[in-house]
Amino acid sequence: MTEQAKSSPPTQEHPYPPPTIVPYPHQAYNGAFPPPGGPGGYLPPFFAYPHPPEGNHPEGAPNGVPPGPYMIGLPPGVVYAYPPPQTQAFGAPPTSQPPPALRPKRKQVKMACTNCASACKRCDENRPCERCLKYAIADTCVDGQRKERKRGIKRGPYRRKSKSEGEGSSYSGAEWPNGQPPTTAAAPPPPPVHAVAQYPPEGYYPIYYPPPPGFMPHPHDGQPGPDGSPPHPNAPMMPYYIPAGAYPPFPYPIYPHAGPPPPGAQPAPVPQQSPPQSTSAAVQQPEAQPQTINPADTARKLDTATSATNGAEVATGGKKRSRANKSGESKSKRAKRAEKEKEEEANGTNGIDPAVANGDDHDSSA
DNA sequence: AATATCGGAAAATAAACGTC
DNA sequence: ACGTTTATTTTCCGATATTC
Repeated sequence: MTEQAKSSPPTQEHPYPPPTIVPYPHQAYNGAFPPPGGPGGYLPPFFAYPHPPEGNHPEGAPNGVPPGPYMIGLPPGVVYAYPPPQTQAFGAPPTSQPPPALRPKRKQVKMACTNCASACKRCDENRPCERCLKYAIADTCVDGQRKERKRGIKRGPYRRKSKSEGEGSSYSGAEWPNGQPPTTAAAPPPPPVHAVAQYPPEGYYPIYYPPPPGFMPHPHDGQPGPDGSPPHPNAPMMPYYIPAGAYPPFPYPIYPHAGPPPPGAQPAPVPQQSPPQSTSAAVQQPEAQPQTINPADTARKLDTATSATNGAEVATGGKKRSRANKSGESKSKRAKRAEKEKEEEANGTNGIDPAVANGDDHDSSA
């Protein structure tokens, strides 16, 4: 199966196939933007939410009526809408399709050599590692040093997992601020985001509008529309495309004057001074980097080849990278700085209390 | 087209916590 | 003491920018 993954096209691949796009069967919706409700009319909130009111039954509505779909608005460059995860979509009837086979866990070496680490590339246990050998930088292939873990950090009481609690349903502490579960003890797991896989044309972002009041049920519910139109079990929500840049950083709600859905749209120009998404080149001014010649740089030449042979077992679907925040301190800079700090610390020259220093190395690009 | 860069998810690690 | 939970740290995939 890994084989399969390997043989499939590496780039632009999405773990989920795009759905058939079908417009609302009921109400002759012509794709106009904004949607029914008009300017100043219906402006939905711009976040994921359950379909009210009957949709609040993660386990499915008691009377057998399937709950409504989840919808999610996609902030530019942040999220893709995915079809429901393998188990089942929030109250949806069990699918006949077998769940996608589990991916093999990515295996990592315990310690990457400094060259690989700085290049963010796969390393191996040997020293010199394969990559360094390949790039003829074996002499600099040494283990890095693992940072000592912070101590003395208090934590809240732990949440024991009950046996019945499946893996999927366990929250990670990261999802709970302060490690506290949301309110009730029997708090339900977060509802799966049941959105539609959608591939926006380059430069556009899909926004999914929930149906305006009186526009229910959603075709996704598999029920006839209010006008008697046939149910459409697979109909996705209607996406609206917002040109990149027609968009302030990330306000709510979305702006009604954003462009119409572009038939075969062209990449949108990104005007505007929106700081977060600025294109790198401008931001990335060299700013007199110490021009040290890093052996790892030499090594990078073959990286693509390397990753082609090595990687591929994990397809983290749909990851989009924006170079936007390169403006701040980049990862490599951070790494360099950290290294320098370490050095200084070793020399006792840094004068910064490590306890303080680590307090927020949280990059924050400042 | 080839190569370089690096964001960010996944994995690994280890400290804090809980139980016996 | 030992097992579990979870925060922190590291690895490295793969998307995107840059260079040739």
